[in-house]
Parts: sequence; structure tokens; C-alpha cells
Amino acid sequence: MYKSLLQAGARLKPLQQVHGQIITNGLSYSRSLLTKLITLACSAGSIIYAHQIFLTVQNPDSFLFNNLIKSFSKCGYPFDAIVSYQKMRTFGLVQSNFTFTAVIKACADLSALKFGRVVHSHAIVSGFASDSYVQSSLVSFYAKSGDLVVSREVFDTMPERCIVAWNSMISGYEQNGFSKEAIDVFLGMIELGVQPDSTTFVSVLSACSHLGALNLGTWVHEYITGNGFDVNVILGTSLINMYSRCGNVGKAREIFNGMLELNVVTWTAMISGYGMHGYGNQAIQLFYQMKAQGPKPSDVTFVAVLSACAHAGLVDEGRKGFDSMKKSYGFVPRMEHHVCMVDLLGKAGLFDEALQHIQSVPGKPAPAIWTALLGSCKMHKNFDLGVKVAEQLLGVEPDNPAHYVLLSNIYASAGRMDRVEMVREIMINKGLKKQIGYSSVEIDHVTYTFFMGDKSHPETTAIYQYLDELMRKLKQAGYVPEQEPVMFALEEEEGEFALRYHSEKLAIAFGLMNSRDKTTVRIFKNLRMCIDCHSAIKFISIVTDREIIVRDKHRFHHFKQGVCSCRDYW
DNA sequence: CTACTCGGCC
Repeated sequence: MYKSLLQAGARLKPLQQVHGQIITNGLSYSRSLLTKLITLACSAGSIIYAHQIFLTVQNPDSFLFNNLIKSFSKCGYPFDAIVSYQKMRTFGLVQSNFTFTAVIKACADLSALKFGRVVHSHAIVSGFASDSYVQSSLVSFYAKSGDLVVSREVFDTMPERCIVAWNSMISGYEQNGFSKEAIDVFLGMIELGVQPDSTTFVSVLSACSHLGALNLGTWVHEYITGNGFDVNVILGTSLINMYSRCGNVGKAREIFNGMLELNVVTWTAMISGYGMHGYGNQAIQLFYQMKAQGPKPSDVTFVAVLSACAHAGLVDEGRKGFDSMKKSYGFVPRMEHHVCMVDLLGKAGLFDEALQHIQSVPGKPAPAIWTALLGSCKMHKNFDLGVKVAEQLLGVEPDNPAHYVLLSNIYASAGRMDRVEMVREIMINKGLKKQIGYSSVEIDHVTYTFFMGDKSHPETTAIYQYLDELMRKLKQAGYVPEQEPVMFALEEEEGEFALRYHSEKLAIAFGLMNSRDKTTVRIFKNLRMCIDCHSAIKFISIVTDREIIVRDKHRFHHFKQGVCSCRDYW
């Protein structure tokens, strides 16, 4: 009978047949047979069947419980894993490192910080908290639950760290938005001579994308190829993302062209890369190529396509794409698709059609949809609609500072300074703060960040001198600061002298000072660029004869010889 | 019987 089980292997149907034989032969009491059956059922991926068999076993032992908990947590049933763990404890069974790794992973998947802490204490009591597997899972658990301090503590106390522990720490930082810390851990591991693997690279490249750290990302790419690592489809897609999000979409396409295997995510990443750079035609062209010879587009592919159309003002293509996603591909449009459509129509000034689109959305439109329309109102200075939309938005999300800031902008554009003041007071009363704007620039693998009017940098005097001199040249070239009233309450930074010392201007000055002539300067800004900076940078690209690439909250702007790739359509 | 499974979107 045991042989029959082995022959059946990890296949559900044959296992069920052997199970039937076990029952008819009256062998259901045999724990060894049922244990084997359960482990095989787990490997076959049928956790439900495995659980059914488990329930028929009298006095299940630790081994069986460990298997069940592991299978539950592996197959996406973390809650059942925890319930089984509790049951195991009430049975008074001995727990092991196997038990803890499995149940801690379940806690990680649920971000169940409280219960995970309890499990951690159980592990300490039973002496398994010093097991390297358990420690690695704890690093991952605390990181996924958002407690990076304890995650790091566990990591630091590990006597020896295997690659999984390093990866857990790096991806933990990265997924919580601590890209810089993720990179520091990575650099630390390289310094110690620890060999990274492809999981490490994916996390590190993602961190580079977020920071806009092109030099470091390129170094990682060279490390990958230089050390003979296989660039699989996931790693290749990470590289495409890194290059396009760091401003080098041409290099992203080179990677794309060189890849042996392309899946739907890869295609989507490349289309999205073109989109965020404003290269709508390339995005559309690639999309057609995908339809002809690539995998079936997913609904995310359509987000990328529609967003590319919106950025480039390709209204007809966008409408066509939206229709075909419904009719030819059978996707039900999600909030993201509606956001793209409203953005597309609104930016093109087609407000009636945008409103019609919103009305066609089943149920209550998500705030993001109204935000998209509001952005267009601001772009086209459509005050009446803008005020209506903003007020609507405040009804839905009364505590989101970004809405108040946008509303205040609209009032300011309309010259209603009394209302601007009113909005300001509401914000103060509610204790709402605007997001602080900052810009960063990478020089020799180090990222420097500047805030508006920042004077914290050691070279501050030189930077401000350089900037003043630069502004003088700009004015000679015909630059006129755009001192519209809207500037004074803009979403990013306060007006007044700030206009001259907006974070992006400081970052650009620092970038120009610290790079060779004719080279491209790349800047990252966390919020949207303002109109004045956009205009100033066009002039900077002329008087310094440099190409300047700025990534703002939504897209890339390539400034060259006084022209921006967005064609002022943003 | 173990831990990390990572990439696409405003």
C-alpha cells in the first residue's frame, strides 16, 4: 500500500484512488500511511483534501501538524495555519523550528504583528529563536508587519546570515519605502563578500527605481552580467523598470530587445516606460506589436496604454483602447482605467465627455477619478467646474490635505483670495499639513536631496551663488518668472522667495555644478513640478547647453534646447 | 518537511 502511494506521487486523482483502497482494506488507522498520503496531497497542492484526511487521524503528531501548518501557510491560507498552530499547542505537542518558520510566515502574510510577537516569545521559550531559519522568517515577518526596528534587531543579532536573511532585510526595507536603507544593506553585504542572488537584485533594482539612482542601478546591472548571472524574465523586467524609471527609456528598450523570454508583465513594463516619458506613439506601436506577436494583454497592460495616451494627448487611440479592452478582451474597467480615461479627456479639454464618462462608472466614483478631473481643471483653468469637483471631493475625503491644496489653487487662479484664505484656515483647524516637496540628484552613486530654500548642504553658499548667476543668464535669455496668483498656494511649496529656490532648481544647480559639460542632468521630484520651474528649466537647457531630465510625481520631462518633451501638455 | 519568491498601473 505504501508503494502504491509512492507510485501515485503528488497527483491528486491517483492519490484519491489509493486513499479509497486504504479505506476498503481497513487500514485507515495506519498513521504512517495517512501521513504519507497527507504530505503527498500537500505537494499536489490540494490543501483542502490534505486537511480532510488530517481530520480523520487520531492523535496527530508534531510532524503531521508541521506539515499541515506549512501547507496552509504556503497555499495562501495563513489563518488556517494559525488555527492549526493553536490546536497543536492545546494538544501539548512539541514545536520545532519547522513549526515556527511555517507559522511565522503565516503571521507575516497577515501582517499579524500581535500574534507574531506571541509566536516569537514561544520560540524564545522553546529555544528555537536562535535557529537561523526561524530568525530569517522573523526578519521577514517583522518587516512585512511594518516593524522595521525589530526586524533589523533580529537581523543584527543573527550569528550567521544566509542569503535568505539578507534578502528578507533588503526587501523588507524596500517594500516599506526605505529604499536608501535597502541599498545600504545591499552595499554592506557586497562589502562582506556575500554573494547576492536574483531575488536580491530585484529588490535592489526596485530601490534604485524609487530613488532614481541610475548610476547605482547601472552598477547593479554590470554586476549581474559581469558575474555571469542569468537574466531571467523577472530580473529583465526589473532592469527595464529601473532604466525607464531612472530616465533612460532607450536603455530599457535595449534590455527588452535582448531578452529571450518576454511575458505580459515585461511588455506592460516597456509600454508603461514609454508612456511615462510621454512617448505615446512608441507605446501604441509596441502595444500593436504585442497584440500581433506577444502574449495576451492583461488589464494592467490597458492601464499602461491608456495612461500613455493620456500623457501624449492621443485621444482617439485612448478611446479605441478603452472600447477594445471591454469588447475584444472582456475586461471590466477598474478604477485605474477610469482615472486614465478622465485624465485623457480632461487634459484634452473635453470636459463634457469626461463628465459623461464619470457618470457611466457604475456605483460611486472613487476619489481618484475626481482628482484626475480636478487636475485637468487646473491645467485648463476651468474654475467653475474645478470648484464643484473639489467640493465634491472634500465631501468624500474630508481629511486629505491634497484636495484642499488643489481647491485653494483653483480659487487662487480665479482670483478668489478670500476663499484661498478660508481653505487655509480649515486646513490649520483640522491640523492638515501639505506634503513637503523635495528634489534629488545623484552624483557618483550618492543621492543628494534638497528641500525648498534648503540651506543644510555644506556647499550651500556656492549653490546659491551659482543659482543666482544662472537666473541672471536666464533673464537675459528672455525668461520671465511666472508670478501668477496660483503660485502662492501651490500644492508643493510656498511662494514668495521660494519660487527662486524651489527644490528642483537647487537640485539642478547642484547637478550642473558637479557634472561634466554636455552630460545629462537627472532630477527627481516627489510632487508635480510647477509652471515656473518648467519654464525656467527650458531656459536652463538653452543657456547651459545641457539636457535635463526631470521625473515628477506623474511623468518625465526631457528638456533640450528650450523644448520639453511633454510639449507643455501636463 | 523548513526561511527569501521578487517584476507591470495615477
